[in-house]
Amino acid sequence: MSLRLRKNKASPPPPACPLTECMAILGGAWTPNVIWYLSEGPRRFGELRHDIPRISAKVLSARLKELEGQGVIARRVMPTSPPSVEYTLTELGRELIPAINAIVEVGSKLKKKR
Amino acid sequence: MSLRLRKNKASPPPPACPLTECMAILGGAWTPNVIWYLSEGPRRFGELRHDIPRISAKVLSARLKELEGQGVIARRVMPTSPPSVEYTLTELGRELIPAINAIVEVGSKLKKKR
DNA sequence: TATTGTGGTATCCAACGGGTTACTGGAGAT
DNA sequence: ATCTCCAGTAACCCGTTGGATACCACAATA
Repeated sequence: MSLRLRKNKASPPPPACPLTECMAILGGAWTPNVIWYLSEGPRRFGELRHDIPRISAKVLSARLKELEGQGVIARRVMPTSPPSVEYTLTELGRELIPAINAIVEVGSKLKKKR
Repeated sequence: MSLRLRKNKASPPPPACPLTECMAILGGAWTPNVIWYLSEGPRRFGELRHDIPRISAKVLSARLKELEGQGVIARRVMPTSPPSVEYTLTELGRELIPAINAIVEVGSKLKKKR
């Protein structure tokens, strides 16, 4: 009697995973937080810094540029003095919200059971 | 006329963000991929390596240990020779699937529009 | 006149994380 | 007798990332 395992031809790998693409967007540090805080409306650079106290200006700046480049957020300079800059989720960016919410929901569940 | 911007007391920051907790689970490299491939049924170490060709044994091993520690997956050694190990999503882990799916869906949308 | 607030940039640095390679042990297959 | 397969582990290397700090111009305010 062979104890060796079947070569498992019956379970082919699932279809290729599109997750890598998406995680390239959400992967950077603080990225989900930024999107989360923008999900309730436009927000300025300084406000975001205040929302996410432990983020550094450098990283926030980097994240915002990346997200802008990906079309997820829009940057608008206001003609004030000193100039202030407002960031908004684009329509594209707003499509991320359900995903973020799903993550949040699971997160709280996991937290409860721990 | 003051050009200075209001101190924006009208827009308090949104409630604290639970995302950090969740991203601690999904954050590691390849983690979403592992969960994704386990979402269709139990899978062995070598099969996962094959599913995710560019993952190294070291990282796969690390991810599986972490996820097991978080109660997201279960590890079962089969009494075969050579011994084979089967990984399964726990009930808790299965709760992650909607979130993963949401991410995948958004990912393909973003991909299309690029 | 000095200070504050704004939205950043430049520079340096330490740490973490992932990649690579080599290795294991024991039973089956050849 | 030797080779293969499985599921890892150990040791080392290296690049990226993020953190900390300092700094900028400019207008308004005190």
